[in-house]
Amino acid sequence: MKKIFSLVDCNNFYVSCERVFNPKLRNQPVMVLSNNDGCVVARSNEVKKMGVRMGAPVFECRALIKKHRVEVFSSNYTLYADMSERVMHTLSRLCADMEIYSIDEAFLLLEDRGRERLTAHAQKIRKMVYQWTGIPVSVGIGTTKTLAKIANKMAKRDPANDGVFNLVRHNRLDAVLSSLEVGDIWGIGPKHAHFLYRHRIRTVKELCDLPDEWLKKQLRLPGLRTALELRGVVCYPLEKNRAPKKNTATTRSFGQPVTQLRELEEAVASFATRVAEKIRWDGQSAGSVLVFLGTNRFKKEPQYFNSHFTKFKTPTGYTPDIIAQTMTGLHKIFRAGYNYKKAGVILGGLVPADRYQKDFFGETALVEKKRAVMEALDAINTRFGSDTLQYATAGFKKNWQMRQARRSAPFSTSWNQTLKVS
DNA sequence: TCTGGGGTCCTAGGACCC
DNA sequence: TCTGGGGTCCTAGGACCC
Repeated sequence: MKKIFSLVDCNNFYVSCERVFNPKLRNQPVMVLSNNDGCVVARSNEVKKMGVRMGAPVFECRALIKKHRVEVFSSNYTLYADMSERVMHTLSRLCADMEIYSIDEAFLLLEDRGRERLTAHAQKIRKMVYQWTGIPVSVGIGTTKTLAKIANKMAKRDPANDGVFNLVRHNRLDAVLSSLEVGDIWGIGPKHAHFLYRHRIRTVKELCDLPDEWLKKQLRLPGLRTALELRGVVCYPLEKNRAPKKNTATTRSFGQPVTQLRELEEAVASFATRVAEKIRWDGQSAGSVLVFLGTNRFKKEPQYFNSHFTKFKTPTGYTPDIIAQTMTGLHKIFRAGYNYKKAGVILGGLVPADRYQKDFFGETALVEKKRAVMEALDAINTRFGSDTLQYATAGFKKNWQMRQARRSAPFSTSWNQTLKVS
């Protein structure tokens, strides 16, 4: 039996998460901000209607926020990750062939039992997810991932669609593709959209009908694949088991500009600590580390950006080793006299922690010892809260820390903050 | 005053080798 | 005047995604 792609996408995900635990927010305009309370990263439908762009800087929307009494939240990733897990778990119960695509999206492979039954099945999925998690989702159905993505957009576009849109054997597929602009679909970003407009190619239908050679030459392989998928040729199969990550990063903008090396050391050491925790959590060790810093590119002041890359002799997940390398790198790239706004640590060359190459000098015993130390550290920080034990380099004052003025409580993940019902 | 963070893939070009 | 050719590996940069 033919397999059909569906894309389940949570509606305004971060906003919906906030609403689950604060029902007063329903039907109210709500927005969620990026780290550092800098940009708008999630908007309720009410806020979208006001014309607030995704990624808009908050200071540009101050007037609108005040005028419409928009409820504004700092992002609460612990909450969103937990809610995501619940949604994904629900979906996994409803369909075995599933690919978690992002924090708020999953592709499901459905059996083609006819157009009507597919639509009905999607409605069932939608209702179940809402019932079990409180998160509203939309479902798009198509013969490829790209078409399922488009269908999902259509599902959200018109409330009359009731959250589901099915492009399989749709009798006006061409009309749908003609109604969408090239820049609106998966795989065509701003650069390619602009290029296509310059060549008088405006709609998705026009893109779909371009010759393969032209597509390959102008938009390279990814562009050609997008067009093929629009014609129903599967180029992106379902990937049930996602490949392990190749890089993991912890990077931040600072709440206020940082000028002192000492403060940068603290910040970067704490990023290194965090990113090391992440890879250990994923069961990986790092082969290399990159540390970078930079000034505020929006300001008219002296600009500086630099990075430093080093390889480890043996892949490691040992925090002190990782901190030591980032400190060495930081000292090499630091220049006095700049207002630093951003820094980060990126671990690369990730390999499974249990399968590293033994080197010639019999360091295996040492590697094992380091691993045991990290296990104990992680256990304590998991049990008693992160940073119960932390490295002194990471500092305790943290003037550089990001702003998060409007963060909601971690309702679902912390017992002492669980919502009280009386 | 105030502008996020974390990823992937593809390609061109250089280094190096035979 | 003529000044190989092809393979592999690595990296940087650009494009895309949420």
